Amino acid sequence: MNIQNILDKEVKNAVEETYGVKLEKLEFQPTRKDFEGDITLVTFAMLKQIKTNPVQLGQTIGNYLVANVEEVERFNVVQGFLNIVLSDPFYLNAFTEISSSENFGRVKSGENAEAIMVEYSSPNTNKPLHLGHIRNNLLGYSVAEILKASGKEVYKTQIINDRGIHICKSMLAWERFGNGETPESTELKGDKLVGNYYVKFDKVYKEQVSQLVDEGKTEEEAKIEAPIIKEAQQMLLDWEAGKPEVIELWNKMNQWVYNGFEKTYKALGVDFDKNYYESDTYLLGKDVVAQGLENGVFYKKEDGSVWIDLTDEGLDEKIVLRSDGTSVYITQDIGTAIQRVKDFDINGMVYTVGNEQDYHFKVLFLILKKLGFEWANNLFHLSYGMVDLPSGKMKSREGTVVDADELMEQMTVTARTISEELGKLEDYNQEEKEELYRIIGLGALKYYILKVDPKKRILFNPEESVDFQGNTGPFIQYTYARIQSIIRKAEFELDLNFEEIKTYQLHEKEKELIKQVQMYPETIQQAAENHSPALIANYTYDLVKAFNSFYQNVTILGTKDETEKKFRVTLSKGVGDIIESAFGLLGIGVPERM
RNA sequence: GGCCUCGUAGUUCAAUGGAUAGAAUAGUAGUUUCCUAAACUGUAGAUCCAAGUUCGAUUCUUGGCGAGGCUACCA
Repeated sequence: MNIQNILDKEVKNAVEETYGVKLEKLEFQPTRKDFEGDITLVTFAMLKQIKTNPVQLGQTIGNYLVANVEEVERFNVVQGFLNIVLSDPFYLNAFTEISSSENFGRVKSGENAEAIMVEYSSPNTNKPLHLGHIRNNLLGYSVAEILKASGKEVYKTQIINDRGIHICKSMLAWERFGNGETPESTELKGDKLVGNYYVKFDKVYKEQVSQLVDEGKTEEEAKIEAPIIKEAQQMLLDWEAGKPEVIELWNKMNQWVYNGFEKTYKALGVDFDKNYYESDTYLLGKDVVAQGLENGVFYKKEDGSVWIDLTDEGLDEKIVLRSDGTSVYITQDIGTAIQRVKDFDINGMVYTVGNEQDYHFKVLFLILKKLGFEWANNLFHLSYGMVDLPSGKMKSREGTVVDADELMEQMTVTARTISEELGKLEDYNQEEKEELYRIIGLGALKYYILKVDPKKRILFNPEESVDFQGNTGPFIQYTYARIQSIIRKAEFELDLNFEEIKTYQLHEKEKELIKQVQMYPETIQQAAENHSPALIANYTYDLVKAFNSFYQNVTILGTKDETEKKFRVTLSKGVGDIIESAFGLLGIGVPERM
């Protein structure tokens, strides 16, 4: 039973004994820094049921707690706030338990744990990954890890958009202008090579359009009549018909792209339990629509197209099958969702997709509910804001995208520059140094992106790049490295037990630290509920701030008192462990030195 | 037009109905005979506007203003 539960119970007892009133729910919060106290009871809300003034009420409850709860040392009342001071032994005991527990804060998924699938990344195979994908990947990966840590069973997946007109454009341009180039012959990553031909297609297409306009066509006519677009459309038809040469080319170029993606994913540190391919799933969902048509969930229009009417829910009518009987985007999403539940026996899904598709997912979830799937109530669209540049939106055709690989490389270079200036690692060999620069550079980038609430759009300025000082990844990594340095120097067993420290007098900074440490488990649960890595990032920052203040104000290894030394080193280690664990949830590594 | 997000220090982010709105950065003033100064300690600076609900509103409601997105038989 934790302290808040004890207080909750005792406050209710106090009120019932004194005023004869039964309270339902109490509101506790951490005491603000400017007041003395550890935990605060907000008493305003009780005044509706109890006829007295807030100060009187606070005094009464406070006195009762001091008399009846061992852990409560003293209290003070400010307006409607009862600030409760907890005793040192309470904190010492709590910390002893924490320091001896394995994987503190994380909950193991039990047998009846909820199983969730998290979808993220989901790229097109006609161009390389960019900054927008980085946000998507980091969010998806981190939310998956957080859900795991909160006690759920989690599967990570992506759906690869490997078919469609966009792929044909790259294929056609390569066939036409490629001269047999390959990733090997050009020493380009496969996704970059294919992306180049996508750009090439667009260039030629634009030339053809403007030529047709010169010849007197309207812009719209020209866009439809340009020979190269017609060829691309023909290629798509050939692909759907299974024409061998087209399929072969498609396989070859997609494989190039996958090899390229794999490198990017590896560098970024994300992974997947299973990949779904649109070429396998794009026909799924039609049977479901047929069934739904019988059940009256959908209806057919005169031209044969199938629709669902969502106007009662405040949405529009939405098409689910074309008049020629082929599926649309949402049809395959319906099918894929059902397929996944079959494949993995999951009871929920998280879709990491940009907020431009808010409407799509609203509709998708509603349709699945109407079709009567129980798990449809447990679907979540992890919707995030776009990453914009100072010049506006990133556009691959205009060459304003920030390439994922290049960005990661840049971050590593910046980390190297800073590290070399500081010159603390002369005894590291080249390989160790490079590994460290990568950890720091990526740490800066990942933290920069994840600390922001997913819903908000991010303005990314490549000129100013990402900070390495202040509220940043490297700041937290640096603190971790400091702690490791202390532990290396301590050279004794950190097997703390309560008996040897129970009369220890806590320094104010130590108490602050323990309070912060105690909040970790709850932070994980909150982050999981809200699907928000930002909560983990901000928590970690607060923890680290508290540690640095402690570190600067209190001597750890320099103290003569052995108990004191042991306690402080153990406390430092506890903080270090949480940093490592929390950063693990964000997909960020921590260095032994830096 | 309709619908959905978002408007907080110069800038980048916090605060999910609670106390005097927190940080970082940029500015400014300091701290290395001492455990890693990528740190620490001061200082100055902000809730888009207007009504409403509430003991209490950055947070909830309504109406403006501003930014972005969606509104395809594309995905």
